[in-house]
Amino acid sequence: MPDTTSSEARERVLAIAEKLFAERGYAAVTLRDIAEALNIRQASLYYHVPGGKEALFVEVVERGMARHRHGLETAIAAVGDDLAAALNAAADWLLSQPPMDFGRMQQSDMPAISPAAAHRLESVVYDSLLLPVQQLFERLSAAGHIRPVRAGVMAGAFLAMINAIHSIPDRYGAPPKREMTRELIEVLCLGLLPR
Amino acid sequence: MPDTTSSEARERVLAIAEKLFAERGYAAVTLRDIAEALNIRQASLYYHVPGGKEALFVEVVERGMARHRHGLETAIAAVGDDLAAALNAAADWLLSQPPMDFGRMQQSDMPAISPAAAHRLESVVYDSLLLPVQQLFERLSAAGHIRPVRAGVMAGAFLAMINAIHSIPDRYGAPPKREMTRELIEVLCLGLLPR
DNA sequence: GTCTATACACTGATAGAC
DNA sequence: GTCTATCAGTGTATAGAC
Repeated sequence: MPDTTSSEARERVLAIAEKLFAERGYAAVTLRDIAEALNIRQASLYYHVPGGKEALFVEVVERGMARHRHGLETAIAAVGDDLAAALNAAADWLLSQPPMDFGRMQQSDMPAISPAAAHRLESVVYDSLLLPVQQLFERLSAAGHIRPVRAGVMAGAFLAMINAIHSIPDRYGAPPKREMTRELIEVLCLGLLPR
Repeated sequence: MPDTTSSEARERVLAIAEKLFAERGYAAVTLRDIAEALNIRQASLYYHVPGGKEALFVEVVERGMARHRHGLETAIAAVGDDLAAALNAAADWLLSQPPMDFGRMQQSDMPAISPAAAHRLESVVYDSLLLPVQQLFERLSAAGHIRPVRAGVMAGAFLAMINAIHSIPDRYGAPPKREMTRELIEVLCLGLLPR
């Protein structure tokens, strides 16, 4: 089998790398961190990912974004023209995945990788995360179900809010994150009612 | 004068360091980056900041947070019990400052510094950024001007939204950020009206 | 597939000249 | 106040044994 074959061990590498990169960002995660989490040596990573750290980062972000795009689109499409239901479905999907902080990615991670890779990832992130939510707002706005608003701004704000909640460290006694998102989405939907 | 005297040159160091740390985060900024922006050599930084990189980071975050606390509290106190006015004043203040991404700080920067420093900064960030906004929601909620909501959640969501807008790269033709915040705040306030 | 060993660049930090 | 010089530690990456 060629290098890029998806073996069992390779999947573990990608999964751990995605988790660590998502949590701490590109610069703050070293290949030794990833290897340590896998209980192997740093050099061994190059068997699975010959391209090195940057290629690994690009691959896991692209994988994660493809997953998010599919997850968000199906979650939103599963419900009808009900904004609250769609946003809650989207939030539930996002909470089920490793937190992808696209704000930090644009501010911190992209400048740390090669411009070519950054440019590719930027559009992938936009298409996968922002677009599905933005199109939801556009659709409901055009149908008159919500007031006319800048759909891109609303989508970005929604994703930032959900990500903020997702990033809260789980503390004993803290309210469940799904309850927090429900409450926020309720406020948003009431604020977007026509008239 | 002792080492900690605030000389002219020292202020420049702190200002540049705050800007770079705020933009890219602790791990992604090197002392050589800061020195280069000041047109001096990396070793020269140690004259102004004998404590090194971590001490520099702690100091600029504490300075920035003290500024934010004062700025947010006065901005909010300047207007009365009008939620929209208070949030717009808070947003205008935040937009006038270098973006302080407290989500990234907690996720990425804090794990990269010593636990002792991280612990100190955590409470400073909470007291300076979240608390002033949270207390605004609590006050208006208790007065019956808005529906009862989790004030901490609303405050975190508000700050995350504003930060997301603040972090958008300035592109030609893009709508002004203040207009975006106005629109978002309007949605929030309508969604929080009693009944 | 994973290891050891190692090359090489970068980073934070110190010492001392000017 | 800033410089040069230098060091130890760390990070990515490669070569080759097993």
